[in-house]
Amino acid sequence: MDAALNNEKAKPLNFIEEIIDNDLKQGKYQSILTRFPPEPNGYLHIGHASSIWLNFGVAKKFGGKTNLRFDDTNPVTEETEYVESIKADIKWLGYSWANEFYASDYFDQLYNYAIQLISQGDAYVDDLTPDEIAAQKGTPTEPGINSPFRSRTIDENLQLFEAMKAGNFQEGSKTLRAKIDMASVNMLLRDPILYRIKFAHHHRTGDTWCIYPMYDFAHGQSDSIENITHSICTLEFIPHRALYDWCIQKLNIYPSHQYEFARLNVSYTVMSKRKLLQLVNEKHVSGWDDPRMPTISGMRRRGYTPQAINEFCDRAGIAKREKLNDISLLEFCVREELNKSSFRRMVVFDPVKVIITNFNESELLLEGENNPEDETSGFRAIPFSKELFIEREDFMENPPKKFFRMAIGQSVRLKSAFIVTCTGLEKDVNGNITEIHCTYIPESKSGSDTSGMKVQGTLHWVSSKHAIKVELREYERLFLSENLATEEGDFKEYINPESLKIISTAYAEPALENATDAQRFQFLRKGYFCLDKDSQPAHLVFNRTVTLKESFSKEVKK
RNA sequence: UGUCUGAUGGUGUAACUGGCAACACGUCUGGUUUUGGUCCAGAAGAGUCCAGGUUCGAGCCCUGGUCGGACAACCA
Repeated sequence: MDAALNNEKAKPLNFIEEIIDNDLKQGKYQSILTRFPPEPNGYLHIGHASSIWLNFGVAKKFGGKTNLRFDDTNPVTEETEYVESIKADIKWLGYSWANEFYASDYFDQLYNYAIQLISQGDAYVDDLTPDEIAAQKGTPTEPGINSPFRSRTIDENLQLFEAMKAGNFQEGSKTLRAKIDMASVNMLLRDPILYRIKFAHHHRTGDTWCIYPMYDFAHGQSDSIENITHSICTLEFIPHRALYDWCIQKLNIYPSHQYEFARLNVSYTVMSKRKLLQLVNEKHVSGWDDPRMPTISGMRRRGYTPQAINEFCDRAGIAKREKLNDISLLEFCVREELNKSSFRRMVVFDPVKVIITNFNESELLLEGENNPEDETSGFRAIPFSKELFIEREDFMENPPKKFFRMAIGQSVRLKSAFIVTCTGLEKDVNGNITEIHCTYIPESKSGSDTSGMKVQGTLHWVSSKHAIKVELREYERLFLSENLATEEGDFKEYINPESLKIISTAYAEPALENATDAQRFQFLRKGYFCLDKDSQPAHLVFNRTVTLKESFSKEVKK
């Protein structure tokens, strides 16, 4: 951590940090306050992690604070379940907020702001229907036209707005609109709707209100009420900034400022909450926390660590241009961490029997280091016996040139055990290999090898009678297209049909029996795995977080 | 025919604010290795969207284009 901080000092500031740095140096602020403003209508994903990393990270870096504020102005899509998951995810990522607020905390204040605007002649109640408003809005190249209700008197507007609040009108029959400019080149300034009628139960305010403020009438004011200094959001809000500033200026309240950065995208996946919800609802995945999902909860279940995710956000960086981050950077970040921290274990995915013909003891207990990258990690016992399993793909009858694995007449090292020489094999009537015969070199025992032999390959293995059966779930990318944004048609057409491969019975060394879900493992030569929540004491299930880097398969493809 | 916004190796970020384009991922070589992992050493790969201009000097400034994205939800 300290090293990371030192690195950060040397690192150039991103453009947001530069703005803040300047504001602080010029004395514009004594300290800064940011906010992370999720809408509780879905689960957080890796894109949110980037925003969290930025908002919380930048505040911490400059000695400021960050509020968590739920943007809950639309009761029909928002739920408490989402509030809870969002809070859990932020905490899990390692951040803590100075205050927990809700836009709905400010409904009274916002209502008063609306009254103020009406009183100033800056807002009016409109009777137009949604269709009519849309029709009069104009287009980006054509100006809109004024509503016939635009010139109502202040008193009439005040009365009508109060009646709206009292529930005297039907949903959709009236709105409160800002009186700005129907000819503005910025569509958002063409008398935007400030309040609409919704007879919906709100997750926090219940049925107290039947009118709810729109985003544009809630966000900037909420920032202002909290004295947020730097309100950081994504690029699509750039046109909203004019309205954000207009509200603050007309209301003459604390001037928070909005800054925009490009949202994070990752190749081979989707990031929109709408699409993720669709994947969940249509059962393309098992839920929001399906390990293939780019959600924080999905990644957590898959075995990603908060450190790896934050590291990824840090390396991906922040800019104003739209971008597509390579998923291989994310994978690099997990491997980097897991390589240093995870215990090594041996698991045979697709077994073939190996008989050590010259081993006649019942068993031998060997020692294997838990993690060669960490000297303090200790050792675990590994039983060795006459009958072993190795990976079927680690043996070839007619091996090609650079096959450093088992083949007749060839010697290989069994990891943490002995060097063995393959002497022959047996097949069934169909020609399938049923048994491989080897002799072992007793003097070649790991750690005390006096054999003087040199071998090219080392294999993982497991003693058949000691092995425990486990279920493995191997995940591939959820989509076949690198960039879904540029694809034609329904994004679901690009779902990878083989994104989940289940190996219902794999054979693991007994040390894995007491695995806990807090642990991460490297299954030797296979990848990083973690215990899944579907595990039962007698039926352990492991999720593959990511494979190891593999250069041999590339070699084969040549 | 609009407004806003952006454009630097395959990808993502830099470039001390005008001084011969750097870092990371990825790719490829070679070495070490009881994981074809890690680690170590090295290489290839952009001349900065285009055309002009200012300047001794431009990725950074100016002008004009080109291309991409956003903008017409009672969503956020």
